[in-house]
Amino acid sequence: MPPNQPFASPCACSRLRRAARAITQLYDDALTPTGLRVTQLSLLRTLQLRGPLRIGQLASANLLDRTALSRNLDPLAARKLVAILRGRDARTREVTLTRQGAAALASAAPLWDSAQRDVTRRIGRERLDELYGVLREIEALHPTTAGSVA
Amino acid sequence: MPPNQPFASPCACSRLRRAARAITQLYDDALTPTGLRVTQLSLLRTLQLRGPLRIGQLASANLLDRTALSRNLDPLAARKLVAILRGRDARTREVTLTRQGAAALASAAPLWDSAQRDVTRRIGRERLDELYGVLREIEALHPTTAGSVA
DNA sequence: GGGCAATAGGTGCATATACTCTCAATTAAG
DNA sequence: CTTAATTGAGAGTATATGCACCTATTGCCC
Repeated sequence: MPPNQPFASPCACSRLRRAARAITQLYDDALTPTGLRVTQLSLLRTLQLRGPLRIGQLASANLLDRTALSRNLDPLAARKLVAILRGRDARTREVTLTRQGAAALASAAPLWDSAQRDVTRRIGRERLDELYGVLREIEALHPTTAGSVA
Repeated sequence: MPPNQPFASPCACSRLRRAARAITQLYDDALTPTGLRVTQLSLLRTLQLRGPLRIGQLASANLLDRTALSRNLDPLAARKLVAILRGRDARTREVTLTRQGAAALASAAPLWDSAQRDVTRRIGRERLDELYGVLREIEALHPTTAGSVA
């Protein structure tokens, strides 16, 4: 059976989701040896660059639902790549990158880089930059983000 | 607390996923009255345009993993918006849009259209068309698709 | 200080997504 | 025709994602 041509959906959302699925596999494949998924890598990286963050902050930094993020941390916490501690304000939890988390990041970095370079090479840096621009505008459509992203 | 600026990740994958999350909410919000999600709408639409398809065909038409698609059909089958029947080849299952499925599509159409027009207006048709072009190339990065999309 | 609104998170539930393993049916080899 | 390889799909498991609802703190106001 000849593989179906992907459906040329006119729906901006379906198109984005589809592309996201496709590229996710490329990155996840590359990251396989580390046992990290690109989603997880992204969270670790946010923590590395921004330092300890509260659940809500880490969520909003990634435009992720708070509760979704919370659960995304589970496998990372189980592997002790992050630690989740109570903040001074007892309502809050501080998420910190552990030493092991930093190590995992370090070993994943070249693999991520390889995937990223692959994509850059195949799509072209300029088109990719244009893409980022449009994606930023699309992120601004997010109900929660609507006011906070100029 | 001032909401965090979304993390300016250099990762093409994270960026795409993030934008996909954002735009999904816009569409899902619009579709709320129908009880359909944009993911589901997309599948119904594929069936409407292409007629009955086997599981694998419907999956590849949407660049979706076969088993993932299979489960995505569950809520649609439960609501009897699609019917899943054995094909002549007893290994296969044919997924068909039911009358109720077509009706659901019809009532969702104006809501989808509203969301789509909103996005088109805010992003601009040209930029959106460019976006689609890049997304097509990104889909071509998909391991499974690699060979089948020129 | 007591009461209440606002805030930070968690839980239950439902869907979305993909991998591995397994089974059944068909087809190709001989 | 029998057997082996191929193909289509389901099941188990794990992660990803978001909503509605609930709990615990904190601040604020009187």
